[in-house]
Order: sequence, then structure tokens, then C-alpha cells
Amino acid sequence: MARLKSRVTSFDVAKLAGVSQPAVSRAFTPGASITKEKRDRILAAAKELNYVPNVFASSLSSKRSNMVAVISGNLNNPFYSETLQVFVESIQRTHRQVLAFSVQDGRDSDDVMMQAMRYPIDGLVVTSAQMSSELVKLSEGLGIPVVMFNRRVVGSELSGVQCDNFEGSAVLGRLMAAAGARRILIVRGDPQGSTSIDRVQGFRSAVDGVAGVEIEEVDGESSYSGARNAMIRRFNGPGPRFPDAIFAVNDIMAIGCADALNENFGLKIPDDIMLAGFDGIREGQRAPYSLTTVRQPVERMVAETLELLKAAPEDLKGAEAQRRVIPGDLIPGHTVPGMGRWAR
Amino acid sequence: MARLKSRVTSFDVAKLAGVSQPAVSRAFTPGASITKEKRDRILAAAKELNYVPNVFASSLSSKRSNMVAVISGNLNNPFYSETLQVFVESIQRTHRQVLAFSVQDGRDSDDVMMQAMRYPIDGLVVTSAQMSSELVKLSEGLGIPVVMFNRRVVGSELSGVQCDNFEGSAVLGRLMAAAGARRILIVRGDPQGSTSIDRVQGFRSAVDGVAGVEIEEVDGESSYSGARNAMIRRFNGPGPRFPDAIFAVNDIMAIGCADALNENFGLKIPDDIMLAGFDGIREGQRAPYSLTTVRQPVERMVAETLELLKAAPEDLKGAEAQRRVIPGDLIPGHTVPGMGRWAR
DNA sequence: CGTTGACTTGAATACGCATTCACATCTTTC
DNA sequence: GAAAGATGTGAATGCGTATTCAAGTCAACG
Repeated sequence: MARLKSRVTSFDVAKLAGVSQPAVSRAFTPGASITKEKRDRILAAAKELNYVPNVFASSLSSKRSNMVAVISGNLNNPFYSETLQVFVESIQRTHRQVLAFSVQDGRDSDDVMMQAMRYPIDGLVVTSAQMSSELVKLSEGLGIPVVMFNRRVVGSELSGVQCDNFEGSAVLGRLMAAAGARRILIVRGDPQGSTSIDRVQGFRSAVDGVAGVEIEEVDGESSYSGARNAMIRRFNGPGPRFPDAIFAVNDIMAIGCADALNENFGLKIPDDIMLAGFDGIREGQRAPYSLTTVRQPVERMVAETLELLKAAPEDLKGAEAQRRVIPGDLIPGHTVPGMGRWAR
Repeated sequence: MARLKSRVTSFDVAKLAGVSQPAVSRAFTPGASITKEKRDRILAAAKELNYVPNVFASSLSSKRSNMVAVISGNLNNPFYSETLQVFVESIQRTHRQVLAFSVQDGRDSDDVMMQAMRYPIDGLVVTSAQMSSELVKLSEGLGIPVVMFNRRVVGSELSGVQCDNFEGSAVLGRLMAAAGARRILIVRGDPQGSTSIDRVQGFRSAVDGVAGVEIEEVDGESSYSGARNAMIRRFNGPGPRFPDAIFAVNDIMAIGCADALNENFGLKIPDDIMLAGFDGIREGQRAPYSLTTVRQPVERMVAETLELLKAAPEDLKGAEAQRRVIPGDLIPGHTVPGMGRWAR
């Protein structure tokens, strides 16, 4: 806990420039009422003294803080690190700053969020994590707008933005069924997470009625190694019977499956077994995989999230929460056969 | 620019609990001098009113801010997003917060850093970006410790942590030469960046003396698509003569090269052409690539960076800057032949 | 029983800046 | 040329907390 050196203050600058302290404040405020000559003199003095306004002090008195907190879920999943990148760049573009937190999958996120709320932030984005009702109450009490990103919101207090996981997965289900999939393995992620749940249900809804379809589920732990190991565990030993098709509820697990099937069992995709994922991460789109998947339109989702954050704090209480469900984009890829007609 | 709602203050809590305001402050300060009974009463009142201490006000008066700013370079390179993740998790573990910035490759980073310095931060980590001498002076004036991550520091004012890029690349050069590489293509990154420069030099130093070696360099723009396109541009057209070996100065470019060579030219790695990268990103280690590379020990580098940040501000001026150069770890991979003996 | 010392406590103040408000200066307008 | 407006300026004050500091409480000790 470093003790901060006492900084040069606006008074010091004022003295050097021969003006009052408020003048210094105005010199640094665009559009403030001050003569150009005086502003220049002040800025010169400021440069000489290495003065920059202290954001903490300034937002204390102005009741304005251009900070947005972003709490990220499992950053080992490239989808979330790509998303964090988009958040950082988007927020920065609007001249605000990002206070970044990460919360391990399954770990208690309450204390991390509590930390975030001690800042007078303009808003809080929560990516794939739960939020206790205590915290919801706290955020309301503090007047901090909260938007859940990529997680279906339970209850009715919170706003949220998510991809249409159910329908996107249903599309994949129909495609796979049409391509002849009958023995299907679903690799699910966090059993508690709405994302995995919705995707599994959406997929099942599309294939359940198809004659001859059998479905099995395994846990891929939402990660590359989790899915890879699940494959190895499941198909090891003498003469396992492989499914026709695998649907992994996210791309990073699909990639884990692909690598295991190729490396450990010598299977070719999609000839021996077809595969689909969900998210549209960069890695899945590269040549060795060319994964058939549904892309979450991250840029748009982030933009809508920041839009919802603008909800004025005073509107928070009464106004009902906003939900935005955004359709995903099917990416044909090469891991489900017969997708040529989808290519542009 | 949302106007912050006026929050519940420590005075409100004090009144409800029937104590003075300083008592509330003490109740929230671990180890402060206050009876357990009174602290409990205060915490109960705080919970009832949804009170949490305001970090801005608190650090204004305590001259202590548990914030570290991290300015990330090109986040499209997985190495930097993996690094950012490690920073976030490490810093959070020490109960501090991360103020995250990103600066596009080549863009002016000065204004972003200026933004960061308006916060009373405990330290500033700059990942792969330049820092003007003006800013160095400013950071000294403000007493903010700065550590450059993964960039050789020019001049003598700044501390820095980096991998031994020269020697790591030299190791790769020796390996490739020993494996028979003679016609070698180097895919470089940012021509201004010390990282690319050092790696190119290190590699050349190892192969320059070898008889019959010819070296060509192309620009891969530090990115997947940059390297991929460079390959396509370079080898397109009738009867190009392919090199024996390609050294890309980072993994993401090596992956771009691998995909282009496979997809566009039907070349097999390492049979037709050998390949090496640098960084050790997750993606390069996966089965389809199994890239021969040098891994930057990110965890250790981050730990050392945070260590250097502890330099007390008052020591900043006089004390000479610290430099830590950390050796990389060779990862044998499968993209340079004859590496079996390196496997553990 | 009077003291010393270890803890608690609250009044007052500092932290660095933005904002209000009343006043001074400078432009317009008829 | 005087009145009305527009603009620039600084003294004073507020933002919400941590930190003095002097006064208060209590137990143990001789």
C-alpha cells in the first residue's frame, strides 16, 4: 500500500500563473468561461510544474466519474478475452476508463462486485456471473446501473444483453439433423450457467423430434482441456462407439474436442464425425478448424450493453429492466457436411 | 457523463448507529481501534442503508489508492490478452484494482497514458508501447512508478521487465540451422519495436556464420492476417521458390504462416518447410500446430513487474532504473525436425 | 486509593478540485 | 450616452472520507 506522494495542486499552478485556483480548474475544463490568454498562461504553468488534475478529487466534487467497471467471467475462454478487449476499446473511445475485474468460474463473485461498487462508477457490466439479490439491492441503493452480459437474467431487477442462445443452437441442431446426425453427443459447460442450459435446450428442441435420434451429454467444464479430457475419458478403452455428431456449447470446447478426436483417435472431421460449436471465436475460424458455429455479434452486444448503462440512476428504481436478445450469425464452416449452400 | 446520485455517507450511518463519523471510518478499517460491539452496530447500520465507503473520497484523504493502471499493446495478439489476464488476476489477488487501457499498435499512446496519470495510481505498467520523454518526466513529477513490460527500455530512466528475446531467438536459430535450414525467411513484426528487432538480431546472430545460409525478411505486421497475407503475397504466382525454414518473431504470426502454407500452398510442416515462433501462446501449443517456440514465462514476468512497481515513489528520482531480463523456455514442438531429444 | 498506561472516542481539520454566487469588466442596443 | 445584456473572475463553500489530537474510559498495578 504505497503512500502517494503529495502532488502538485491547482493552487500551486494558480500561484505560479498569478491567478486564482478556480481559474486553473476552468483552464482544464473544455468550454469553461475563461480567456484564451489566461488559459494558455495557466497551461504553461501546469506543464512547468508537471501538474495534471487529480481525477479522484475532481469527481468527488463534480459527482461525475467516467469509470465503468467490467467484471469478466472465465478469461481462459477466448470469447471472454475477446469480449473484454471490445469493452476496453469501446469504453475508451467514449473517453471513459475501465476498471477491470476477473472472477474465476464458480468462485464467489460477490466480494469482487462489492469492491467495484466502492467506486463511484458510472456503470457495472457483469459478464457471465451470478449476482446475489443482496448485491442487486446494493447496486440499486447506490444508484449504479448494472447490465448482465451474456447471461439470462433471473428475476426482474436487472438489465441484460445476450445472444439468442436457444434459437442459435436450434439452428445448429436442425443443420446437424439434416446432415444425418443421429447419435449425438452434447458437450455442455457450466451446469449452472444459463448460457449452457439455453444452448443445450435449444439444440435438443431441434433434434428431439427427429426419428432415431439418441442424445448423450457430457461435461466439458467450459474449457479446452475440460472438453479434450472428456473426449479421451469417454472414448478410451476397447472399441468405443463414436457418435455421428458432437455439439459443444462453446467454441473453445469444440476445439478441444476436435484436437482430441484427431490426435487421440485419428478421426477426421467432418468425414468421421461432425462438429459444431458456439461463439465464433477467432481461433475456431482458422483453417485447421473452420468450425461450423454461431457467432455472437460481440461488437453489437457491447454497444447495446453500453447503451443500457446510460439508464439514468434515478430511473433505476421504478423503470423495469431492459432485456436485449440479439440473434447470432450462423457461420457455415467446414465441420458439418453439406453447408455449401450457406456460403455467400 | 452521468451525474452521480448522491450516496449515503458515513455521516448517515453514524447518525443511525448513534456514533460519530470517524467511528464509521474505523469500523471499515481493519485493525482500527474500536470495540467489537460498536463496530458490529455500525456495520449493521451500514448494511441497512446500503452504505459502502467511497473509494475516491477515501483515497483523497488517505493519499492511498489501490489502483494499478495497465496499458496494453495490441490485444489482437493473444500473447497480450493472456498477459492482461495474468495482470488482472495477480493484481486482484493483492486486493488492488486494475485500470485497463488499450493502445492500438502504432497509435499515439501519450494521451492514453496521460489519462492514466490523472488517477492517483500506485503504478503504471506499459506493455509494448513507447513512452515519450515528456511523459517520463511527468510520471517522475507525479511520483508514479512506471514499469515497461516486454519492451527494451531506451535511455535510463525507466524500469523494465522483458524476456531475453535475443538469446531465445538465437537458440531457435541454432536449432533450425542444425536441422538443415539454409534458405531462411524471417517474418518480422513492428519494425520500430524492440521486441521484433531483438528477436531478428538474435536469430541472425546464430545463423549468420553458417555456410550457405541465405536470409530474407518480410513484414508480418505482428498479426495473424498480416503474416498470412505476407505469405500469400510472397509465394503467389508461378513457381515461387520456398525457403527451408521460416522464423516468425511471434507465435500468432507463425500460426498465420502455418495456415497459409497449408491451405494455400499445400505444404506440410515440418516436412516441406520448418517453422518456429516466439511467445508460447496457448493456441500455438495445440495439436494442429505444436509450434516450436520459446515461451515467455509470463507469470514470472508479471510477478517481477509488480515487484518493481513497489519502488517507493520517493526513491524514484535518484535510484537508477531496474532492468530484469528473464530467460525464455524452449518448447520443442513438432515444427522443427529432430527435436525429440529436447522432449522431457 | 491514586497512578500509570493502554484503549476508545469525537471535534476539528485536511485532502484537491468543481461549483456557486456576487461582483467587475466588456459589448451591444435604442 | 445610458441601460441592458454577455462574459470573466475570485472568495467561499461542498464533496465524503481518513487522520490528527486532546479528552475520556477502564483495568491493572504499586
